[in-house]
Amino acid sequence: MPKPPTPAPDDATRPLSERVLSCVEQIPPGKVLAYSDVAEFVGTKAARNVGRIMAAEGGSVPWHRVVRADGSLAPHIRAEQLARLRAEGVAIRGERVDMSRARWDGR
DNA sequence: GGTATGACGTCGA
DNA sequence: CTCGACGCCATAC
Repeated sequence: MPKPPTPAPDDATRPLSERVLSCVEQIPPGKVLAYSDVAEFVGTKAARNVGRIMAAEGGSVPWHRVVRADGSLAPHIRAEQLARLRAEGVAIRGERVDMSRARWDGR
């Protein structure tokens, strides 16, 4: 996945948290993004930090549409998240999301 | 200024 | 394919 030198980091002055939340809000139903994807979309490389932000303020956005790069889910939320994703018709394989099909390209 | 932390990622066993 | 160790990097203290 290419990374434009000047992607769409909105305002680099704005806290990463706001950019991350905005990005997650835009994920269409039935699709998902990896933490690392969100990170790039907002112009950072800290996938871990994305998760941290979600833990803090993710309650107001479709957090269930953000999964790990390999399609697995974070332990604490995996049950609820899995249920919601299924309900939206996201491609699931076993206990993981089928990234090759459900991954949002940012269209 | 440095240290600890985590809804992550990747590679090797 | 699964599991563990190590690396990353923005935040909070």
